Amino acid sequence: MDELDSEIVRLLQADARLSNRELARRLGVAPSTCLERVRSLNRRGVIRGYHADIDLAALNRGVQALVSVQVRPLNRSVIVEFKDTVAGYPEVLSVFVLAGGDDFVLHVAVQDLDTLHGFLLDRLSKRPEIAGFRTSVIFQSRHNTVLERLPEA
Amino acid sequence: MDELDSEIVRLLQADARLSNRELARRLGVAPSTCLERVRSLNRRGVIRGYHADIDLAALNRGVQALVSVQVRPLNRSVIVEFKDTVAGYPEVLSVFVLAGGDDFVLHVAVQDLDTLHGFLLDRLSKRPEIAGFRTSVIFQSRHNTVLERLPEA
DNA sequence: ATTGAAACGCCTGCGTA
DNA sequence: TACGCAGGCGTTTCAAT
Repeated sequence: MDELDSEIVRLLQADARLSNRELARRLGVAPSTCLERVRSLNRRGVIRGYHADIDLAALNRGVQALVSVQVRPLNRSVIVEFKDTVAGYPEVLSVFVLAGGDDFVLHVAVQDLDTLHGFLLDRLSKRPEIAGFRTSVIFQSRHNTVLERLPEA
Repeated sequence: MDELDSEIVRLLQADARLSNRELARRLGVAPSTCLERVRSLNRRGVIRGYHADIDLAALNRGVQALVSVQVRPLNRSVIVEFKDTVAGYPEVLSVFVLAGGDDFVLHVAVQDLDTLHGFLLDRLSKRPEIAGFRTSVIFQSRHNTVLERLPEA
C-alpha cells in the first residue's frame, strides 16, 4: 500500500467504473502499470468487490430501521447461527455483532411501516433465541463512500 | 423498473465492473439495448453510483464501533449541523438520524481502541450539543451487497 | 424500445528497459 | 517494477424497425 495504491483505492471508491486508461491518466502512470496495480489490489483482497449503489426507494424499500437485538444463551453457536440466518432475510441490509449491552444491530429496509411491524413480530420475534429487541426508525442516513487510509497508530 | 431493469440492477450490485457486453449477454439482449437501459437507470437516479468495496484493515481501520448519540436541543438546525459535521469526520463511515430513544447512530472505523477512545473523548464529546452517547465495539459485521426489489405492499 | 453494424477507443500480453 | 506498442475486443453511435 504505497501512495499509488492508495490513490487507486481512493479513485475506485469514488467511481468503480473508471476505465483503466482514465485511472492511469489521473495518476500519471502507464495503463499497463495501473492495470497490474489494480490486479494486485484485487488479489491481495484490499479491493473486496465493486458494487452499484441503488436507491432504496426504487427497490420499494423506503422505510429503514435499526433493530438492536439481545439473544440468549450468548454463546458462539447461537451467535453464528443467528447472524447467518438474519443476514439471509431479504429485509436485512447489514448485521453487526456487538460487544456491550446489545448483542446485534440489524439494519433493515422494507416497503413501509406495516411491513416493518410484520417483519419484527412475525419473523424476527418468532426466533426462540431472541431475548429482546428494540427498534429505531431511520429518518435519514448518510454514507461516506470514499474512505481514506488512516495514519499508523 | 420492469424485469429487465431489475436484472440489470441485480447484476451491477453483484459486480459493478461487468462489461456492457457481458451484461447484455447474460440478459439476452443486444449490447446497445443494454447500454441504453443502464444509462436510463443512471439518469433516473435508480443507480446512485458505483463504488469499490475496500477491506477496512487495509485502510488501517481494524476497529469498528457503533456510537449512539443524544443531542440537545433536539431541533432541525442542531440535527442538520451535527449530521453534516460528523459525516465529515474521517473516522465516520455512516450517520443515521433516528426516531426514538437515541437521536443518532454513528458507524466509525479507526486504527485501534486507543484511537477510538481518543476520538470519543477529544473530538465527539467536545461538541456542546451532545447530551450523551454510548459506544458498542463491533466484533463482526456482514453486509448484503445485492438487494432485491421487494413486492408492492 | 430494440436492434445490427461500423467507427472508435480501451484492454492487456509481451518485449524492453 | 514500470513502460510502450499492437492486436483483439468492447463501447457507443446511428439509421432502421
